[in-house]
Amino acid sequence: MEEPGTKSSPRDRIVDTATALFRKHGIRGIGVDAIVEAAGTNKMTLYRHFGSKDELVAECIRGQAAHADEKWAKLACEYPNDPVGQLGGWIKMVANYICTEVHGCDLVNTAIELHEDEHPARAVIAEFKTVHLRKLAEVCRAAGAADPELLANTLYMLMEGARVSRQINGADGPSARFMRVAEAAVAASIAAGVAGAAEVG
Amino acid sequence: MEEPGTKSSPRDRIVDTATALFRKHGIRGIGVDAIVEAAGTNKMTLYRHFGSKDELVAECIRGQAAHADEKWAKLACEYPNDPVGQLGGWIKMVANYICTEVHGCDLVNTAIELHEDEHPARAVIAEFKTVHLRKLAEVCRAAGAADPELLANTLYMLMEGARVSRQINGADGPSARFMRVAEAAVAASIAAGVAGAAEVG
DNA sequence: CGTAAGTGTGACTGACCTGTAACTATCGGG
DNA sequence: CCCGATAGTTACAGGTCAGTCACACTTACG
Repeated sequence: MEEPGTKSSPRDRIVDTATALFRKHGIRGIGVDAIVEAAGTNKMTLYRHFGSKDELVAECIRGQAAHADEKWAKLACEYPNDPVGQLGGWIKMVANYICTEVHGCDLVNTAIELHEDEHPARAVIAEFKTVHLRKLAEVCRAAGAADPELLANTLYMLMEGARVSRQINGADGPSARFMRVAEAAVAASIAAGVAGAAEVG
Repeated sequence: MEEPGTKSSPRDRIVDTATALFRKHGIRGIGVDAIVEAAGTNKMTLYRHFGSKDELVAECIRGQAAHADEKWAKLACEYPNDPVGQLGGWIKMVANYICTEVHGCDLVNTAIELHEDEHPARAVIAEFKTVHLRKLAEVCRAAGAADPELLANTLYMLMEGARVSRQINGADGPSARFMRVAEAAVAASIAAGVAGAAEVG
């Protein structure tokens, strides 16, 4: 409807600004007044586009999830028909997140901060994380892991643990070993899978 | 100064009540008015004992950390001179936490919710988690792990990841496999340690 | 009895919060 | 040139927040 690049719409500015401010101060740590002021707009525009602050939060989360989906799709393109390479790429991507996004996963942080069960953002978060885990398991299966679901669960726990630990124990904490541990888990599972297949075959 | 059991002091009631309410609603989700009302006391008593809400938060965290230290000490008593047994006990303890404390680790949740770097609770949390990790590494070393620090970091990431995942992916998510994965990691590391020692010896 | 420490009470401040209302300004398409 | 949609302005409602104050009460101890 509008050329992007010339001048972003108030709606987009609100979402982008809110995402950044929520990340920095937490959901409850920033008010809508501060958001609209930083976005260079006003409160009425915010409430016309999003019915409530909670809906704005959900929209921000949706944007983050979409961005993560893109990253995942790019990974599949980079390693076509190479699930083992995809697993390695995923590990590298997560390791990169740990180094650059020091504050952890926004979806996890939001889920932990929001204690209301009926919050619209919760469903978005749960859906995304479930799909992420399923995709990971599929890649593990394609890579020939002995127990693909077990490997996916292991990698998932390591990822979440590393990103949480990065915030508390710092860069030199356990998260520094994430890549090494994850790669070892993948190698062991694939080796066992090959051995198992050989036994059968 | 006062017999415990007859009637708890207002101070203790405030800490216990605040801990429970913070857990249920989050730090920013509950006000001091609600805390003192639930504790059967008043705001002035709270502010006479703790200079601010932030200090009360830090005191609650200190209490939780002390409780966790007790659990750890009990573990050492249950498996005297048996570091391998202690590792198994630790895994079982964490697995039990995952099942019973569905909302995750209060220290982690608080650290994620509090975005102010200078918050008095942050130092308490970082200190406790660092000590926990060091203790874990010492037990791994005593148990004869090939790379004790690596094993400790692995177990730590699995623990944090499992407890976070429990909140988002539910009981049937990756956290259901925590015990199995953790025990396998311990077994593999100890086996490699024994093999390495045999090579040397 | 006297005193002192700890505790309870309710009113209060000033700031901040989400959300609404009424009105005005801009701008593109018919 | 007007219409309708989008956006901006100002003001405010109705709450909640942390934190303070003066004052009264209970309890224990000498």
